[in-house]
Formats: sequence, structure tokens, C-alpha cells
Amino acid sequence: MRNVEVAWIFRELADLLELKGEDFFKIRAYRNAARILSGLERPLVEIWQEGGLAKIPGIGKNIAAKINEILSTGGLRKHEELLREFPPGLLEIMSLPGIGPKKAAMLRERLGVTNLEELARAAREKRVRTLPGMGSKTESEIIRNIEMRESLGGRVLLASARELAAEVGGYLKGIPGVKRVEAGGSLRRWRETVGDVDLVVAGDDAGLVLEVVSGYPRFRQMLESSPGRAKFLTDWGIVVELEVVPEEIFYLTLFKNTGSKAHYRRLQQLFAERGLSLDETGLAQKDALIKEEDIYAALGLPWIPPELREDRGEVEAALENCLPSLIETVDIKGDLHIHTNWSDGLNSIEQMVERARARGYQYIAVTDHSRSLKIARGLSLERLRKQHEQIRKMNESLTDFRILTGIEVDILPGGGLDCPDEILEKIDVVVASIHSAFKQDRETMTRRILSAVENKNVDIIGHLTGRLLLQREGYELDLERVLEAAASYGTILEINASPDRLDLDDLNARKAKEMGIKLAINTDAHDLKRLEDMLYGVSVARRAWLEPGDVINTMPVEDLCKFLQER
DNA sequence: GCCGTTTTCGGCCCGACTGTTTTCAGTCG
Repeated sequence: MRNVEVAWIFRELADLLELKGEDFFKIRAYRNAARILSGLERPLVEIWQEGGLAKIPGIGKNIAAKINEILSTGGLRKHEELLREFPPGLLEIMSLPGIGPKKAAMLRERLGVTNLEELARAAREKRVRTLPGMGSKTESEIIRNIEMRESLGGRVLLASARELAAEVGGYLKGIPGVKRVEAGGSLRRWRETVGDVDLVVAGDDAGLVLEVVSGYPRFRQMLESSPGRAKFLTDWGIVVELEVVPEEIFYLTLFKNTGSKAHYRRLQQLFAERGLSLDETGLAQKDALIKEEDIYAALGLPWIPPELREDRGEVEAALENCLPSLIETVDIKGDLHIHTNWSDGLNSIEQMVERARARGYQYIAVTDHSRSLKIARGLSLERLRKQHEQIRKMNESLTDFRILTGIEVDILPGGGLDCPDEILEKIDVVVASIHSAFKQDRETMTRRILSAVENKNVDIIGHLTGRLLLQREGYELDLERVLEAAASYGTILEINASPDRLDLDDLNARKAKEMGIKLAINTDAHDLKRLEDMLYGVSVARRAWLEPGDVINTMPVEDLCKFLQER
């Protein structure tokens, strides 16, 4: 069992206990444990076998015993009992914005709804407004949010899909006769969410491969099958589609599978115009594997990276031989937005620094939350001063690495910043972000953000739109005006690499670049593990056609500091 | 629930907003 699966049980347990009305601190302890477990870098099973569970800070005797039960029996009785008492559909209801445990429990008690479908019906029939504390606004919000969720139709975060693809891919490679395995589809194009995982397999005996793989423990059900193809539902709820082909046409198949459909059609059209056909007969080379490069070369084009294959001008650019030299993860020299245990992070500055160095970075900026964000233990001005003092001391003994002082300062509801200018002035990296009053109207929110963009002490605007993928839309905002201001004030915009944010997205980041705005790709990591999310931010940047020069944290530390001071 | 300890129970937790109300409970970050 993977760490996140154990963590998931505790997270659900916490939700269920909330429905039951359990003690706040007990619930928080479970949520905290879930967070710690999913942040662990070693497999929990190993720690369990060594008897080290209760030594993990935040895991006490009780939770250790529950982990023991989960790992030895595969489940947790208390969790299963509660699930019988509160159906899973109720947890989904509770995950709707604006609906918490109290309202969810009342909806079930008074209206008998136990899942989203029933709730939507009750709302449409105007029965929700009959309950105390709920009115027509709540009702229409419920309908809107359920419809939004339906329209997402089973999509999952890119990061989850990639993890699953790697696991299944590893299994496939162990099957005799399998020569190559690669993920195609939107996953290979690094789209922010994907509908399913497409895997292309090169193998001699497709029938055998599909027969063996159908026994893969994570495959719960075969949804479809035809010669050389099969579709499975996994225990993660993600659909995996396999296509097994002879090795000669592996890359040709992968190319088709990668898409996008629009990109593929454009190429097909070019092949047709030149009297060629886009298949093995048109491309066959004697005794040689057809590579993707060969497909593009047949048209006299350079290979186009999958991230660009959206028919957004990449074919034209390739025809004119002016494709961008896309940024790569190795270009990144530091992370300018991270949290430590001074606020709501899990690890110390020392630990984050050590990991950053191990990743080959030259610098990081420690940007903990500002004083207003109480729930995240935002730093008082005094603690902020102490932290920066400690950072200066630490820097004295570092020769090949620099810790930059920083802050993630809240942009307050009124438009001011949660830290006086005379203090911000002396901080190396100031990231300004919104963490409150998300529901302000468009004009108020736009002005609020503009006031931060226009403040000369603000270097970077963090997660500009505030969206959470598959969960929450961004706030109402006139993005155009914000981009214009960022361009004229030289304010940097963040591509937040956290897989559930990826904010700015590819299209807006591309627009920013075209307007001459510089970007920073930051992880916003709250623990060591999440420092590894950088690649997701880079993928957005690549989809946005960004080159190393567009991104400030590709600069060496001296250049970066000079740039930030002079901007 | 966990933690810490002046070792065995008390502290942990916070303020703003929202939609519903006429004074506030519920939700959220």
C-alpha cells in the first residue's frame, strides 16, 4: 500500500468524524497525520517494519496503531464503520464549496439526500431553501458547482496520471516480449488534467501482453478490448488504455496517439498536399525503426516537442524554422517561493536548503506567510526579522549557495499589503498573493491586485488567478488589466508549479510573455517532497512557448539579485 | 488525536466573510 493511500484513509476519517461532530482537535490530528504521511519520502511500510511509526512527529500511539491495522489488514475498521453510517456520496456533498459538515448532515437528515445527484434534484426542486440557514443563493451555488463538476467528467490531475502511468509502465516492461512502453495522449503533451492514461507498447505478441497485463493488481475491470487494444478501470478510478503494436511502428503509433487531434490533422493535411501518406507505407525505411523525427523530416520539419502540439501556431513556426528553444528543468537555478516550519511548512530552513542544493540549485528564497494568515502561523514582524537574521547567519557559512530572504505577503482585502513597505524594501524576494476574501467582485479584486502589482517592493505575484484544478475556479478578475500593469511596472508573474494550481496556466503565461512580462516558476513547496514539483511548472512554461530567458529563476544568483534590485 | 512536561492533563484555535438573518452559525483559508 502506498503512503498516499494510507493518508487518504485518515483524510476521509477526518471528514467522517466531522460529519459526526467529533472533537475539533482530534479531527485536526488525523488531518495532520494525513499530511505528514503523504509528505513522507520513505515507504511507510518500511518504517512500519522497523517499528518506527510512533517516532514520526505528529504520529502518536493511537494513529500508529491505526496505521498498523491498515498495513496488516488492508483497511481500518473504524473507517469502514463510519462509511456505513455516512455514505461516500455525503463526503462528495461536503466537498462542494460552501457546504461543510453541518450543512451536509442537515441535508441528509431533512431532505434525505446522500449524493450529488439527489442534492442537485432537491436544489432544482427548490427544496434546499426550506432549510434553516439556506436560501436561494445557496441553492443556485449548489446547482452551479455540481454542474461544473459534471462537466469535468472524471478528469484527473496530470501528476496523479503520470504516477499511475509510471507504475503500469514499469509492470508492462517486465512482461516478456515487451520492448518499449511510453505514455501518449494529453499526458505526453503535459496537459494540466487528463481524461485517461494512454500507453503505447511495442511487443511481439499483443495477445499475450494484454492477457498478462489484465492480471495487473490495480486493474479492477476491463472496459473494452479488441485485437491489440484494451481499456481498464484502475483502483485509482483512472482509466488506462493500452495499444500494443509491432516495434517498427511504435513511434508512428505513439505520434498518432499523442495528438492533439488538431495537430495531427494539420500534419495529415501537409502530407496530403505533398502527395505523401502519413502511415508506415509512406514512411517505411529499410530495416529501420520509424522515429518521430522521421515523420516531421518527411515534411522538411524539425521535430516538434509534444507540449507544443496543440495547433497553436507550432506547425507554422516549424515551417519557418523558428520554433522556440523551450525551457527545461535543468535551466532552473533556484526556487523563489517555498515555505518552512516557521509558518505552515513541514520542514526546517536547513532541510529545504539541503534538498535545494541536492537538486543542483544555486539559491532559494524562503517565503513564509505574513502575519494576517493566522491559520498558517503567519510570521509576526518580530519573527520575520528573526528569521531573516537567521538566514543571514546561515549564509555566512555557505559558499556555493545563497538563501534569499523572502516573504509571501498577503494582499489584504482592501488592497494593502500585510507588511509595511519599509520592511518589504529590505527583503530580497517579495511574493504577494491573495489568501482571503475570494468572492470580491471583479472590479474590487482587480484593483486589489493592481495595487500589489504597482507596489515597487513587490517582486512577484503568486498564483495570480487563485484557481484550484478540479476544485475551485479562480476569482473574478480582469486579467487583461493586470497583465498590462505587470508589463508596465515590470512586476514578475508566477507560474505556480503545484500540480493542483498550475497558475498561471499555459495560455495566460504565453500571453504574458508576448506582452514582455517576465515569469518565475516556483513550487510553493510546503515540504521537501514538493520541491520536486518543479517539472510541472516547467511543463506549463513549455506549453506557453517559454524560453530560459523568459524565466527569472534561470539566472545565476548575482544576475537575479541585480535584476530584482534594478527592476 | 498529539505533544510536552514544571509528567498525566491542559493547550492546541483564528478572523473574516457569507447568506441568512435581525444577531449569528457555518465555512474557509
